Amino acid sequence: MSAGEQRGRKPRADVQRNRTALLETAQRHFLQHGVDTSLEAVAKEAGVGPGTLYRHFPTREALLAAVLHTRSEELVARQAGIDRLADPAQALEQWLRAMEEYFSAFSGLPDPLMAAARAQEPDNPLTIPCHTLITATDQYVQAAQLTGHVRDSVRGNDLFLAACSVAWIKGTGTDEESLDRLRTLIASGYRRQDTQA
Amino acid sequence: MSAGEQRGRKPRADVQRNRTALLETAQRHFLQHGVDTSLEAVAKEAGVGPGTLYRHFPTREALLAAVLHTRSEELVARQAGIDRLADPAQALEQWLRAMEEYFSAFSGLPDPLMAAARAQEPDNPLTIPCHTLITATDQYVQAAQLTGHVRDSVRGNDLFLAACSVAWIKGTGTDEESLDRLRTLIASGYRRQDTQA
DNA sequence: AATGCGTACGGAGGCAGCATCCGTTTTGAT
DNA sequence: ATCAAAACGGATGCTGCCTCCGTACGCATT
Repeated sequence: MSAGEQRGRKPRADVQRNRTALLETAQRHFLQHGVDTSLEAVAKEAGVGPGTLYRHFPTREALLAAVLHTRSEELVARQAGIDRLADPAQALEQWLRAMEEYFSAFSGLPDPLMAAARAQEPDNPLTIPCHTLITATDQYVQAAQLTGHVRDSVRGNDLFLAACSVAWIKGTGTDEESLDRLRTLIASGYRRQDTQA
Repeated sequence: MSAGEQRGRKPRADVQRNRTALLETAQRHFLQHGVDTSLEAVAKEAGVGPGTLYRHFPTREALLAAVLHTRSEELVARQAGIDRLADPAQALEQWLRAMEEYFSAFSGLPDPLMAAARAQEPDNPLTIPCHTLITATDQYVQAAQLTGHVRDSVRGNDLFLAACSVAWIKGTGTDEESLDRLRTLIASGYRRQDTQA
């Protein structure tokens, strides 16, 4: 429509078809078996050969990033709701929760995510989303610091790491109660003198 | 000496020899390549066949637990020094640091460790050490609570998880500065109203 | 020294997953 | 209907896991 971008030839139909089939199947497998699931199995169930899978997504990270793209949109949607909150402290809290759920979408996801977060070269397709999230977190932190609810020493990156940690622990199968206690501990860490214990 | 335990035959010499050779080689490989290192490579470098390795250590966890046994002794040694500290808060802090270093001895170690910690059946050889550590942590926590330095809501298990998290993050290659900021965040979380920010 | 027995060895082999390469098929354009 | 580009997909080679079993070793006995 806006930017007519069809130079030369019209793209083949099977390309898009295979791509979406792969993405759907991959998401199912990631959900059921974690990020280390067999890519061969994904290809087979999607009804394509291994070669096709690797042509579309050269690495496991590329496939993961593509699948995660869908989830990112949900996160952005939640972000809109969070931004409407009046209390910045509450906004930060909900944002951390949203990130945590995003991180623990698939078991084993935090590992490649952290690998991408520390990477310098942008060859890892997960790197950009990570930096976006850190920046976003920092915004919420700064807003909450202005109202005095959060210690000044806290940075967005710190809470990004914390959320990632909790997601990782969640992925190891820890019970929900221990998890919630850990969240509380972290909250006590970034909130300004909250004597709730 | 004390309990003369040599029923029937004297144990063969090569058994002990191979065992120690395997342990030494395994520790080197774990250090260099993390817990997911190739066991075949370990066996080859130790000068034994794969069969011998698996007879001595039926699973990767068993080998890991055996290698970790050496490190456990270092931890116990540090514990003696920590117990001599007058300030329980300081003791707790140092204990957490010691645990964290123990957990991050090999890259990737926190994962099997957490898997063992949540396991019910004691068929996992890492399970017992884990429960020991949680109990020990709880002791330090309670001592520090008596002097009022630590929030009453905190449990040993919470800080065990926290230490494990930090160790995991360390293993992902995060820089030392971010790591230290995270430690501070957690410390602010368990300490009683420490307004250091 | 020589023999015998039980234990431990170790490598061959079957399996699964990764990643690639290339002959073949599909698809859109003419 | 024909063509050429583009995409397909499976055969292939590789690495690592783990097991099984014929063989060799080491300790005890004579």
